[in-house]
Amino acid sequence: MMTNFEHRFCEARRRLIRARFQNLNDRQIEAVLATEGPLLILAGAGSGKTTVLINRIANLLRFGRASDCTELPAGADEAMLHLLETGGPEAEELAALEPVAPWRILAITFTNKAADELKARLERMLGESANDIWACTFHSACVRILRRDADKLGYGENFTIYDTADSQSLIKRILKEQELDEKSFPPRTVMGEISRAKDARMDAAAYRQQAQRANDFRRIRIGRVYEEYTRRLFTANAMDFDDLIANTVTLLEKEEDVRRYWQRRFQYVLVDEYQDTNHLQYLLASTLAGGWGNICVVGDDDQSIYKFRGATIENILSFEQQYSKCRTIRLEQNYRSTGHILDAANAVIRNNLGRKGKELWTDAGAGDPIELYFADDEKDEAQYVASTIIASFSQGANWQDHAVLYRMNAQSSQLEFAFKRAGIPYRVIGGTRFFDRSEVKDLLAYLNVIASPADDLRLSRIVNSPPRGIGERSMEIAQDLARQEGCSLFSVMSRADRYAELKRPAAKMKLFTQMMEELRAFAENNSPDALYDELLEKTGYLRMLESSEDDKDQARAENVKELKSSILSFMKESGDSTLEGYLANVALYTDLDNYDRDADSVVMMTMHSAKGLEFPTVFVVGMEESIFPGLRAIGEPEEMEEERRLCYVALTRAKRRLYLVCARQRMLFGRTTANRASRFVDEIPEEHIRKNLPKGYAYHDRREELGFYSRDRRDEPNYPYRPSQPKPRVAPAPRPQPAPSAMPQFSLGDAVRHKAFGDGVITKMTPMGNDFLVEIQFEKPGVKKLMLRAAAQHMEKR
DNA sequence: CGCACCACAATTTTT
DNA sequence: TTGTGGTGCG
Repeated sequence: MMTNFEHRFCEARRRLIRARFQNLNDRQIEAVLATEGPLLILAGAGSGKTTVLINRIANLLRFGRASDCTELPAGADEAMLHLLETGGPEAEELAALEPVAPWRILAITFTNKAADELKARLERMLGESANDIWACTFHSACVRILRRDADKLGYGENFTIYDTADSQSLIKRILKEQELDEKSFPPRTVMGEISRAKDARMDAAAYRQQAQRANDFRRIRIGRVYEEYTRRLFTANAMDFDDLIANTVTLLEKEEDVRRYWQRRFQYVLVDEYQDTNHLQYLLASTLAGGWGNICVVGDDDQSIYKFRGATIENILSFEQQYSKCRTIRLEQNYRSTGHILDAANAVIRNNLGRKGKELWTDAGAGDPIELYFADDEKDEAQYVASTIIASFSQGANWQDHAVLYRMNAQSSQLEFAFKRAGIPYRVIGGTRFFDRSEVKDLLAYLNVIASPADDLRLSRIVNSPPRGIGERSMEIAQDLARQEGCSLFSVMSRADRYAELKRPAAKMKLFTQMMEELRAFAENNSPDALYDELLEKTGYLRMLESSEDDKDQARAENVKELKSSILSFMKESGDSTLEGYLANVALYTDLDNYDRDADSVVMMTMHSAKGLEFPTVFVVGMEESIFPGLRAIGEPEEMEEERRLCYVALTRAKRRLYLVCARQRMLFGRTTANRASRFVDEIPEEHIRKNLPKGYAYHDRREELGFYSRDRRDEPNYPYRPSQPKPRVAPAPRPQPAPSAMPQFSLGDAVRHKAFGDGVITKMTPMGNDFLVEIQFEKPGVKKLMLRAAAQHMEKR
């Protein structure tokens, strides 16, 4: 039982601490002050969650656990209480209860960018001491942990990290060796399967056993690939991205003293974007927090858009069950967008079933309604976006206030043309990334092999680029020999003349290994940037590109030079001038980290990449069925929910103006298709939308006449997609009316009998000129595409 | 072994 | 439309 004195003391202390966070709202303060035990913060888009994280850390560093416990400091007396209550300058000292050392805090994010931003904001708020806080990504935290103790798992100290492309080429090679067809075993799928197995803590042997028990032919094959993959990685002293986390978890499980060490160290663990974690990451976070039990996760189930890469929304949905004493705080006040935008986003996401439930609100006023534009095609769409941006710019906005979001990278090209024509400065984020370009990968592979010659995979990548006359066949033989002897490919090649099988390529191989040895020796005494110059010189790589006629090769040469500045800037920023240091860093680095918001240009990116960002004006283009939501999601309720969350993310990026654009027909992958407007547009109540029509475009006549809407299948009894509120706000979409007078009476879904093809059903109607392209699913010959006007002559309704 | 040409397919992405 | 991978020829 608390004494009166204790009670007053705690109250005064809490009041004082609260006052330090005046600029936050009540919910946010609550989250900042709740330092002890498990805490789930459900932070809606734009609700200031990073601010909460920063302030929470500030609270810990300043006041320790004082705001969330009833312990009194030693020697607490009336005099102290008086000081606290009057709030003198010493009061702050008295309010603190064992301030937390910065290095006892672990804040985990997903991207380097988020981690850097966190670090920067912490430093701004807390000064120098912020540098000792572990604010890093899951992967970099694991690397730091593994660098100390990876030897306990049998890895060498300087293990290398394979990125996705490395893993993929290894998988491909193994598939080929095991004579598995890439058509029936697509590398991506196999990788995904292996990744999921790792996520489920299943090693290759366990996976294969399970497959064998189930007598699953396919999984047995994949299990064999998994086994070989694991073996190869291990002998190359390499880990892939999943291994970084899986091995850390294994290390913590197996080695009690290692676990104790880290558990004791990390008094407070915070995880950002918790909705994007997978099972492994959950295990890691909960293990690390297992000592003190102070785990705080922040996330938004409505913004979970990475299921396809293994994130389980379950983690956030079941956090409260995992931690029974958990407290949950919802942050629903939005500081980013105006009312119409938020209401639209709320209305869309309400149609999802699997969610915790949250409604964003703002006191910023309704703002402008959302603009909806129906474009003729993707050119018109791009033109509309460009001219709207020009108009906005001429009214004083900056280019960088505008972002264009799309579902697929392939959608950016028309926009780029339009922007170039209009003279709008722009940047495209994403697409093929710098570090994924083949020339960059080649040179990094050289550096990796110099650092660790046992890296067979990267060795075979570079052995013949530039061409050295060492072909695939020779490398296969060498690889076999290496496997027989249990040594590295490099060592076989360096002794090639001793093998009868390698007689022909032996000289070339030796020449190559000698060159690599020389580079290795050079690396001993020189910095990475000097080594890089030497590398370009000795291999002739740059010369090969520069002497090429092809423009693309010239661009590649630029990238090769660009890589050097990456090396230099790493050395400058980290103060580390070892090759190993650079390689470890670069493996976990992407260009997104380069995105600087200061450059004044319009930004284009996918909706996925936009997560976490905000812009005064946002355009979401391609709002059409089978583009967004994508074709693959239609008819798949779970996928559809993910698409809807993506839509929610896209809409909530906008601060003041939001434009949705759909095109009546569009060319994609060299094919023209017409799709009805996205269902997500329908899900936005009409009062939030202003419709914009192209010149001379009679909205309701032509939209129906052209079959812009197909039948709304949501009313069908067996349709899997069920909105939680059955309320199509837009009038139920009409069936396409067989247009002008002469057009025969057929519409979508009709059962027909064709003289030549027999019975069928019309599955798609695409307006084309004053005719329709129809797709008919026939019973016998399958799907046929016909022009309706002509086909109608031979066809009748059944 | 290296290069040129043709067929084919094609979300989303971080580490 | 673009990029990639396989095949065939010199």
